[in-house]
Amino acid sequence: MKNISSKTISRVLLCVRTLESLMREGKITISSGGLARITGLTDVQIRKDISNFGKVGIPRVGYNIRDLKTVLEEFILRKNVIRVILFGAGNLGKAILKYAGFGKQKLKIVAAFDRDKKKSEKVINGVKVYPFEKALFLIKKSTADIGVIAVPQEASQEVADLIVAAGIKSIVNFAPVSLKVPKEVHVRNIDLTIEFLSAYCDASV
Amino acid sequence: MKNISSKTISRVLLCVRTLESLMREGKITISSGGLARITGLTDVQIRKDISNFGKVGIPRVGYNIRDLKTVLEEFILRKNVIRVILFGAGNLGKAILKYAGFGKQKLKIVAAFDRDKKKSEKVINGVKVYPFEKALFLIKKSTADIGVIAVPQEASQEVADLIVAAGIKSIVNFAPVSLKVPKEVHVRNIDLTIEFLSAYCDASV
DNA sequence: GCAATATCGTGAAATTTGTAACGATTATGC
DNA sequence: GCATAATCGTTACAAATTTCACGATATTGC
Repeated sequence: MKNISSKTISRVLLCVRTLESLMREGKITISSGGLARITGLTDVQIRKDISNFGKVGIPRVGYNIRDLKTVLEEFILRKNVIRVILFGAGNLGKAILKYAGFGKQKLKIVAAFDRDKKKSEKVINGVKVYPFEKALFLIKKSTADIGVIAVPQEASQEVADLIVAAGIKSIVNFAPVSLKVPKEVHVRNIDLTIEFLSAYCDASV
Repeated sequence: MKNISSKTISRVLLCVRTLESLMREGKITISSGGLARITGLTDVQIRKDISNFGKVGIPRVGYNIRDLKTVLEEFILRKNVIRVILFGAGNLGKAILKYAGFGKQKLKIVAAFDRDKKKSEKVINGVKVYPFEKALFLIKKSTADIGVIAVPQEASQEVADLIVAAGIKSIVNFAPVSLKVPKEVHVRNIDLTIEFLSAYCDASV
């Protein structure tokens, strides 16, 4: 199989989300142009992205929504369930725990950790929050796919080291810090300040 | 001035964040290579990004941290304070309101709105939460730069319409929905599900 | 003061990403 | 059944982005 670029992956995931929504509306088929209008992508881009995964479309008709969703998900997400470990049960951590999309879908938060004893030992939205000290032991057993860092920045590198030590290869980092990790570990940074400022700058160009 | 690309803007903002951190450490100068090692970017990329804004560096020395930060901020963020309006004071909204980076820095949340009467009329982290009905009136007066959507997806389009009606040109949208807005309005989408899945997919390629 | 060296700034080459054009294919209407 | 129209998949092209290579310049050590 070809190398799928990170940009293609984001676009395809956006299409999958849109396909799910169309299914809920009871639609059966959709054209690349229709998907383009909803998502804001272009029709050519959508067809090209999809062509990475085979020939699923029917000329003059478009794509069968259910089939397309299946094909895209099978190629991109090779697991049925992606297991997430969360560090930090403060405001952001809670927001992630309660986020509507999770649970129902592909992502499953298998455990959360917090240094604050008052926050740990609770259960939030069906997920148990453990004290920080138990983290390494528990996550080694749990074989998680993604580690999420939602702790204050002072603690972020320490948590990253712990995630790396547990053998997890994928990190989502909300702390405004450039983490040091081995190069085989992939970090996706979401710094809200940068996101907000980017949004403002992009608009004013 | 040249057109600064969205990618350049993100990288420059990352550099600004790093420069602030270096200033706190008491450092005076930094080379492009040094910044590269911290941020994960390449040295050439950093020099090229900076070259958009003039010649600030000193050969054999590097950049004066304070000067570089000033230059980058002046060119990218032309306002001293960027005013943010927040919709939704649920978990995510609260996380944004209490996020450490805000307030101290360039971003100022000037008002928040929530449909739930129990949440509105409170003050969170110095920001008053108003009932939803007052939104259009208040935000037209307030001349905000960015509108943030942190409401459930059912309400997201309605909120987007309201932000557009208030004349705000820049939206950050956390709802997993493709918003319909006029083309002069810029939307930055942060769908946590897509971000998490992307992180997983990127790592497994 | 001069050679050696680190670092910047930048034009050119290489790579990646996106766009346009168009033949191939399938449903529709007559 | 055949012309028409809509849509896919793909190849060739264009634009954007990144990387490379190297001249210019400032500091350091002798």
